[in-house]
Amino acid sequence: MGRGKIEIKKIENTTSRQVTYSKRRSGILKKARELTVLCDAQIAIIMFSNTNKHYEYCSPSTDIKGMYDRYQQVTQTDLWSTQYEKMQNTLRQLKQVNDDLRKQIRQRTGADVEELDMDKLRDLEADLDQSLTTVRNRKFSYIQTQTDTYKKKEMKEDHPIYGYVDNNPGNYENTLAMANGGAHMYGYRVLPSQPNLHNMGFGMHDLRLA
Amino acid sequence: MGRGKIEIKKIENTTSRQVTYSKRRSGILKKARELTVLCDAQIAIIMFSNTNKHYEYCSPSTDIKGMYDRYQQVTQTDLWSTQYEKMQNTLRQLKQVNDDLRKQIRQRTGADVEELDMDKLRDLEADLDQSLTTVRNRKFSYIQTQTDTYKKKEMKEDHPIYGYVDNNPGNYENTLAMANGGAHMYGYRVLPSQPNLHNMGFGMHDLRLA
DNA sequence: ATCTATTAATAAAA
DNA sequence: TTTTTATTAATAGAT
Repeated sequence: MGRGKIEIKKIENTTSRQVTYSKRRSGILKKARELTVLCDAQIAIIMFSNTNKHYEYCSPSTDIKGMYDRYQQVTQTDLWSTQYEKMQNTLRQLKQVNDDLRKQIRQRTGADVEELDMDKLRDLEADLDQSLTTVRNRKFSYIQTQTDTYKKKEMKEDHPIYGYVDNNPGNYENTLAMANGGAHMYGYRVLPSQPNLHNMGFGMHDLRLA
Repeated sequence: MGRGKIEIKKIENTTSRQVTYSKRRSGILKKARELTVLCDAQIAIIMFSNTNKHYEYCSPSTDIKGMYDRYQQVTQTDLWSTQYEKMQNTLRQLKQVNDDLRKQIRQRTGADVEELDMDKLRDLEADLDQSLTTVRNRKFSYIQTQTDTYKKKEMKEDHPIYGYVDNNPGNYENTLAMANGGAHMYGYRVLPSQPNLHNMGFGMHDLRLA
């Protein structure tokens, strides 16, 4: 709206930048005044020019501080309510994950297997079979090692791979990752040659012989 | 700028008020964004509709709180500096008044009279003459009264007209009034029949005879 | 600051 | 709320 259209980007010429600032500033303040009256609204505007001068507008019957206080108030309640919703969602998710995990455990012990269809049953069977094999192999290799010769002291400690536990109670990312993965857990295969953390769910049996 | 011109007064129809609010609100926010970019300014806007919903705009690289803090800072500085300037002006004024008064006293005692031109000297002479007359009259009437007959107790107290002193130490208005009047003090005449406060400057002599 | 050709905002209606 | 469109308002560039 002028003798020509202008791009909305910083006006490099200092003089015309200041002229434009002055014109448009009063334009905005006028619009604010009009909106205040037309729609019975309250508006506070704070402006700093790039030369650090400041201008302000505030509807009658209040002031900048009043508006800011009010803003803070509603903002805080907004923040709190979204925070609250987030917490509720997280809680709901975690409960769901928990339930899924419990059911998985029950099924691995042979309970609730009536709910599974043939594919699931087959998968479960293969899983359990594989697990059994892994355990047996471990038992066997342990016996071998023990029988071979006298052991060094350090071999009496848990093997790191089997002893690892995530002791960080605040590991939120992991928990959410589990939550997201919960529905697809049957898709995981436990590879015998790479025992991993998925085994944690099955009781942490002491694999060592007496 | 619409199908017709409108008066800037509250839109009574709720629906069209809300439509207008919505349109003009986005209009203002757009203008603010444009001004931010075009002139490298920083703008914060807080709006509350009459239905208590709030909207805000803030230039990038800051936030409402930042803008408010900055606003507070410059505002306080402004307040403080105007306050400081006011105090300095008052001080300057009071010092000037003080100097004027001291000079007046000196001149009334005959010192510094070299600085006065003929008009001033004539005025001063008339003043002093009148004062002398007043004092003599008072002395005379006092003797008369004393001689006439025995006095009542209360006649031994200072006469109110000559004894009045403004004991209000916080009388700022008066001080400033004196400041404003300082330059014109030679314009005052002390009327013999109405001795007044201007006489205060000449030493508060005890007018009573021994 | 003032003037206008031009663009932008928007009132009313849908 | 959003779109459309006739009109008014804002303003870019010049003075």
